Amino acid sequence: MTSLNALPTWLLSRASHRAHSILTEHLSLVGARGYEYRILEALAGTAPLSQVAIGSSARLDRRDVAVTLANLEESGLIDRNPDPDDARRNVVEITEAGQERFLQLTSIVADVQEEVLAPLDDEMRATFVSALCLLQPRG
Amino acid sequence: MTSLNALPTWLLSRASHRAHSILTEHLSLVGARGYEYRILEALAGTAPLSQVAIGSSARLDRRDVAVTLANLEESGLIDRNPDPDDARRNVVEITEAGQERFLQLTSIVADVQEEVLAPLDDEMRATFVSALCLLQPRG
DNA sequence: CGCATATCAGTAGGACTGAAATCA
DNA sequence: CTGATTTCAGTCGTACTGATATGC
Repeated sequence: MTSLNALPTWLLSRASHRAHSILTEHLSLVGARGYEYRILEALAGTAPLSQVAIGSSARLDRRDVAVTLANLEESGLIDRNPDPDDARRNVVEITEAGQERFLQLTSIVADVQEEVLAPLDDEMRATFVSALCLLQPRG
Repeated sequence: MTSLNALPTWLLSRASHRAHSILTEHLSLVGARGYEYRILEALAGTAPLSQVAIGSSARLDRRDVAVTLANLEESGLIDRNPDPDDARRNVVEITEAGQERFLQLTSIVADVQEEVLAPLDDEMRATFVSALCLLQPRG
């Protein structure tokens, strides 16, 4: 037992790491990764987006968007075509297979939420999530 | 606004990243890094430790302990000598300069706690920290 | 020209794995 | 031989920086 355990930033880092481990473990069972889920989530149920718009929605760096989209395209989960109105952009669209993949991952992610928060009762979960919202970056 | 913001694991990851950014920013102002603080914290105010013991106390991988200690030794913040009772081990000890460095970093880390938790009032901080304790890995 | 978009290559820090040498 | 300790080299995820080519 060290005084590290008295540091909120340390406890926060550890709790986040535990949650991330649980999440990536479950996602890896179906060969998915976090970036992929976030991009599919950004594309599902909306009009096609440019890569910059995807990055904004999924909070991903545009370079990471480009790399991840290449993988998703190869897997047939998204379609990517030049924007006829602006040749600099790509128009990115989720495919039917991508929609199914997104539903699968959504179910997994929901289960993970439950597993991560299992140690907390309902009241504590509510307060905890409220606190997290107050601790988000950029306001 | 995406539904990512409804996921506790996502909010947790973002909050942790914000805290980590604030911490590393402040530490980097004096040329320090997280691993160094954690190792100095493990060594301050205790008897000399082996590297395995440091890793256990600071929750660091043995290999990362070895690399970080090499840097700390070069900076004169720790002393490292073979254990006369067990030639496999090193006996690691914090130096006078290391103690001063630790006090400096401790002050910085304390300020960071305040900055990170600034959006929460006292009651919410208490509940938040309690929740984090329940969400730590391995029980 | 300035600005936006997409892509390539690389870096940083934290956590981790394999393999090896040393020695109890 | 088994097991513990230290060390080297490298991987993985997330997030980020620099530089470049292209087109508005």
